[in-house]
Amino acid sequence: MLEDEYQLDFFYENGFIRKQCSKCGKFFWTRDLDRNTCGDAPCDPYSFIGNPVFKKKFDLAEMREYYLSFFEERGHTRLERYPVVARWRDDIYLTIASIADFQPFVTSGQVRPPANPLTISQPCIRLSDLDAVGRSGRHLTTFEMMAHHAFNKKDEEVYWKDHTLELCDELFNSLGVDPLAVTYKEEPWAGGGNAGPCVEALVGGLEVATLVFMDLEQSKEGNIEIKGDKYQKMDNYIVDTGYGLERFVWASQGSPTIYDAVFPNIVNELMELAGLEHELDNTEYSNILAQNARLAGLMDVSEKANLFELRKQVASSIGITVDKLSAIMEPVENIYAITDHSRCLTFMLADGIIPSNVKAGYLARLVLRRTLRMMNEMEIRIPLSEIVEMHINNLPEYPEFSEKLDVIQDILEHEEKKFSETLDRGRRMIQKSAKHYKSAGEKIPLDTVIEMYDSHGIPPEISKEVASEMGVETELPDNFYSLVAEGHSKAEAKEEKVFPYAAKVEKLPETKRLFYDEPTRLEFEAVVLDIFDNHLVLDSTLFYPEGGGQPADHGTITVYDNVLNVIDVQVVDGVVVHTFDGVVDELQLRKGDMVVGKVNEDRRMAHACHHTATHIVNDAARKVLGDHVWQTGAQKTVDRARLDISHYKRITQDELNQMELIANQTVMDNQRVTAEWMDRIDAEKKYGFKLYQGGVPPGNRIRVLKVADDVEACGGTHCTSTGLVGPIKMLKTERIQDGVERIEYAAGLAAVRATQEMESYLDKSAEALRVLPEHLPSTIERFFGEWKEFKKENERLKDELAHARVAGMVNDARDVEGLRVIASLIPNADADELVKIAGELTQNGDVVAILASDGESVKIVAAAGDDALKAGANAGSIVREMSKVVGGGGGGRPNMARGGGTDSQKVDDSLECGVSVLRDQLKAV
RNA sequence: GGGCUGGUAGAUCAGGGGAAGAUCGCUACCUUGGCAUGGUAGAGGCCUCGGGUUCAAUUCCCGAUCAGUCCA
Repeated sequence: MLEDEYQLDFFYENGFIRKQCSKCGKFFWTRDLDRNTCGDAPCDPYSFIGNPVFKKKFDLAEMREYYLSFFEERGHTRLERYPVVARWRDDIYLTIASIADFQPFVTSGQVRPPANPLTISQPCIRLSDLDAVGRSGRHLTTFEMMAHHAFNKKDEEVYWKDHTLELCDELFNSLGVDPLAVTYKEEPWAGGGNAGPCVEALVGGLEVATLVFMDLEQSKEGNIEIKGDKYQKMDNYIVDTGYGLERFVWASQGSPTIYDAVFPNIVNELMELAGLEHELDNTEYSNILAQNARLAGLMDVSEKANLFELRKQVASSIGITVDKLSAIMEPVENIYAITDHSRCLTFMLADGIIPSNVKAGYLARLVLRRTLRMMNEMEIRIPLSEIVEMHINNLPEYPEFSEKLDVIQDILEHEEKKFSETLDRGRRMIQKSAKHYKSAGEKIPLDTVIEMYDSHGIPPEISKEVASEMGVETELPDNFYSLVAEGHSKAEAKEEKVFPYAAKVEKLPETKRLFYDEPTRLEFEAVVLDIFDNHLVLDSTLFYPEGGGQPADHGTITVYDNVLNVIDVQVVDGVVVHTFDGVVDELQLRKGDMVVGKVNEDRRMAHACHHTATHIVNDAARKVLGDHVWQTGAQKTVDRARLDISHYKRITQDELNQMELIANQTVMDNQRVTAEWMDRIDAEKKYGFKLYQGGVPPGNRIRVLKVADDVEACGGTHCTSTGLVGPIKMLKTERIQDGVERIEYAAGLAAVRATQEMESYLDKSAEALRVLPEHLPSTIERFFGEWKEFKKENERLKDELAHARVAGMVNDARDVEGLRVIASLIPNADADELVKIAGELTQNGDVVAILASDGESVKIVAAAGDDALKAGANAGSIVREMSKVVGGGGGGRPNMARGGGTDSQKVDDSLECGVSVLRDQLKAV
């Protein structure tokens, strides 16, 4: 980045000089002529601990309010915070910075900003430094990024670098910061496809603000290179600042850690619950924490080796042993982390994240389970929801939290139960495996521990703990988690479908879409703009291209007397491309031809019904299940539709019935369905992000569709009133992921057909049982009970029969080498009967039973009594040889074997073969 | 979106191509004045469902479904 970027009038006019840091070599601006270091860690250690840098102490609410009104007074519009789930983005799950609120459409210039300039305090969640939270004294998973933003255009500048620096400096002055203690470090910034010069504001060794001047965008043709990527100047350029609310509060208080500044009451309460003393008045104790935070500020403590290094340094600087220090620090660090994590969960759950095994929900579960583990370790035996409730009470600035308390409690309770079940299950598995390795005198191998974690969610520490309780060691290297990752096969790069005519389409104008203005018209005339193979582009069309979970329209396009079938319609960069079922030659269709298009009415109507029904069902789901319900996907076809929603439990049949009633009530209310093109920002203000249930459409203006109480941004075709949807029939629910339920239903004629189909199942079943459909449940129950009884009865009878037969058969035995051998055909017996008979026969130790039965296939059973076994008889090989004779196979144990074949003509041969095999066996001994 | 694991008695789980098992719980009886306990006997299984391979599938293969779990 060019040095010129930082040569600001502001610096020169306010007595700053540019210096190069003697430690890191970076350039910075300061008023202090004697300063040689940049002011950032690790070049400068924290100097504010025990020595606050502001003239007054602030808590979170006070600081936030001070900041926002400061900028409000200086011409900025105050904005309400955005959710911590970035629902308006499809590239990130969580809001990670204030500027994320305005990406991608405002920053790209496509959409005008909600206010300009503006100020906001945006709660953000970053889980990248999870391991450092609690240990470093400064890391948080959740923080508020206070910011002022100005969106400039080439000919329309609000303000740029000088004024930004001026505002920042003025803010510090108003807070009573010593002007000599402030440094502004030059630090080029890049991220998320944008880049620009940036200035970090440092006070007392702490980075409290980052002032980014975003004026570059990534581009292959760019002439500026940063970190290996090429960038070029943008027409619009943005002031993107970030002031860490929590860091301001910390700096104002000078407490040993950020946690003691931000939520001291909750830290104290948890300390008490864990039976710990947390006396920050005690100089020795608070010194340890302060020293730890100071030194931790200089390194990355998420790695185990670094943490150990930190412990060593802190211990030696204070003069105690590492062990003693660890014994003091570890519990405190856990309490800090629990406090932080539970605040993170408060934001996540209140903003509607449902814990799950995928996506943002997985992140919530990750944090949740970490917290539960640490609570368990600290023996804090209260429900997690109570800690979350403390946060909610502690954050009255967020009244929306207490409204959600009930649902949050329910979710947490549910999750806690699940986790403890997982752990119980895991303990049993490890105990079993430990037993196995104990008897073998081995350690539990790494593979097993990895599988425990990867497939069963058992943290390696717990595996180790449980195993050691049983006196078995565990193989557990430090790089455990990277070994887990290694085991995962490399993700195969999915091939993106590239539209082969993209280059040609690019040159064509956007197609006029007539179906929005005239939703009921199905015939139109249009002019051919281009044709490639079997694809056609017109100047305007009534054909709906696939999108928003609604499949493409089908139909015909007629030119002169030629009728062409449209089998697919897609939109590529605003250009609608119609696809025919075959290649079209020039004789049939040429550029400039006038054509008549006709949309298949049945298909379109079925789609429209299902699309409108989807909005109705979504609304019904929210009414029945709660406000946490969000659409996560939807798909419509001609005969049914499905809607995926976030919900933390399975939907019960009862709930589904209620939803069905509400949905049909909405239909019968027969309200008009309205669509209105609105300014994006106005729509967001009016309806909130609930608009984006079905995804985020691009552009400055969005189509806001109202179906009864449901309002969404939607580009699909719909019925003009809810009554036209017709009946809505719920078909089934499915849990496609943890925390995501899929509801399937049919609407209109499809619903009638689906109902008829269901009825036909009932009718056929009832007919088969010769009862009325309403008697089916009781009849089936009776039948099933009887069937079980008959089965048992049958079993008993076979036993008896076998017993009865045996008496006679023993008398018929022939003598083979001194053993009694019974070789006989028992007609119509199944394999089980033969086994029972053979079993009975061989109660006599000197008996060998060789039995066969014929039927559709030949069954063979041989068994040998104890004495016969000793004499060398082997039923297994007898059956094997016999089975070959009848064209099959068989086997078993020496005392009992079974087999069979297909050739029933040779049953007698087979029996003879069995006897002779036995004879050979006995002779061989 | 990708990967892994599992579904067997009321519960927890073994087993594994050739006669469905253990432990706890349940019922009855014995021991006791009664209970805990200890005996003895017994009930309780579409081995998740649908296909396929096989003489034979609870077991192997494919699919569905339910559940658990890791990662992006």
